[in-house]
Amino acid sequence: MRDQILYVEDDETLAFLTHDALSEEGYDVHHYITGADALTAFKKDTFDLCVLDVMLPVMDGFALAEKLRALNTQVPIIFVTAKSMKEDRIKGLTIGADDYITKPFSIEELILKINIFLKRRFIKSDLDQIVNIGSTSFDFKNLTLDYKGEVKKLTQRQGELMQQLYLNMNTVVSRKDLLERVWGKEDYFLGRSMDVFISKLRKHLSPDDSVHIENVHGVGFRLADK
Amino acid sequence: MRDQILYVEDDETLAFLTHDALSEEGYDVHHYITGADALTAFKKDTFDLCVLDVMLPVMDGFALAEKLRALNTQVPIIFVTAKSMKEDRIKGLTIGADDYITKPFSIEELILKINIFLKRRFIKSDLDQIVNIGSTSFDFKNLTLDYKGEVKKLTQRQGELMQQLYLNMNTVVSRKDLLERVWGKEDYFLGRSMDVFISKLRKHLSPDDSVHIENVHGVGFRLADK
DNA sequence: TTACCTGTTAATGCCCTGTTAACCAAGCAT
DNA sequence: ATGCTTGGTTAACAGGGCATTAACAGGTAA
Repeated sequence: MRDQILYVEDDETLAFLTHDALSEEGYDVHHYITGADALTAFKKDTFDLCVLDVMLPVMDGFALAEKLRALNTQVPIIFVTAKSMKEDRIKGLTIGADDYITKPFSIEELILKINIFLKRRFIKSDLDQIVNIGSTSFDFKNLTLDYKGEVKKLTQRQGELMQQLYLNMNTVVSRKDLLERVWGKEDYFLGRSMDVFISKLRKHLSPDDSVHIENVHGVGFRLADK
Repeated sequence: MRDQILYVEDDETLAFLTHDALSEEGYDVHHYITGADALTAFKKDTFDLCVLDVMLPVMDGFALAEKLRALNTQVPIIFVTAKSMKEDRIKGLTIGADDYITKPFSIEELILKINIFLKRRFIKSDLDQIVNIGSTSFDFKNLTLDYKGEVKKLTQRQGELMQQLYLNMNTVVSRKDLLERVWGKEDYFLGRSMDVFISKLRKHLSPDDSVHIENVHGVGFRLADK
């Protein structure tokens, strides 16, 4: 399986050259002109690394990166920027980007940077991601919920569903979005299946009355704390 | 234990400022003026990350990095360079440096870069040591397990698998990762083979009920103690 | 009321896992 | 060579976990 790279660049000439060179190098490059298109693709598929131009019309690279980070805190992001002012660089890094490269850049250099991150990718899996939901802590990597020392094990699916709800804490997520993100597609039976999972998660969370999963009739669910 | 940073810089004013800021940030900074001194220190102690100025008298940063890499292939190296020519940057990266920062840089930016690498580092220090897993001690140089004086000999593969589990103590490691790290590749039969090895390790660990290997269905295994 | 939508429990069956044992290849001694 | 030992792989089977599906009860909005 070749590494999947999300590449966002509005300069078509540059994009063509880069796309070509990276494909040559053995990557599957998915190029998008706008941040919106890239975001849609990112929600649908999974990528190993993102290369984002900062100067984009409508949604710039920074704004896009923030949205990508909200969906996935792990994927490495490399910014391409024409500006060399340090403010920009710092802004990029604090959002959670992992590196940047300034235009004009050599393809060779970009490839080196990409390789660095893909090579170290496995290391990242060591970061245990533990977050708080109400008074319960949720360890996504280990698939556990811990409420006052009482640890419950989640299954893979339960964990994924929980993560999607967590990523949209206190906001409604539509059934459609949940199904697409967790199951990859949508149909009647999967919808019923999801209801079963929601039921199981509620049961797991029930000891902690500072958090609950609400239903919004005809729309979807919301994980809410107080 | 604070992170140990090897910092090589011949400009004493800059070095003072940087040293100060990094100490403030919570790192133990070991500053050396020359590459030779730094190399001597590197051979003696262990560091979590290196920050090397490229322009040094006698042995420059690149030459130093090559020597450091020869001693340790893991430690992240960040170059500080006044040159902005791409040749330099590329040269640094190919030697095995992980990033670079160009002078003049903001301390803030350097700290961000350092944090990125330290956060994702793989703690594989003390590889030739005896470690404790529950009440059992595991010597992964001699491939032995010792529970209350009762010594068991492990085979090479058993030892490697155990080591991978140990390095991820109390966290789930996916079947895929285990296979790639221990067997180098992944297929159905190797997967079954691994199950056989897990079974053997469990048997070896069975006298010690303070430690056990858990399965996480459809995901992988976790070596857990209590 | 009617027509959905949701919550929950229980049954089904697939596929993942645990374990034992047979198999095979390599090294070594006889 | 022959047989023995050691250690990894493959086969086979038993058991269990878990997603799905079904079924039904209850809820919600026209």
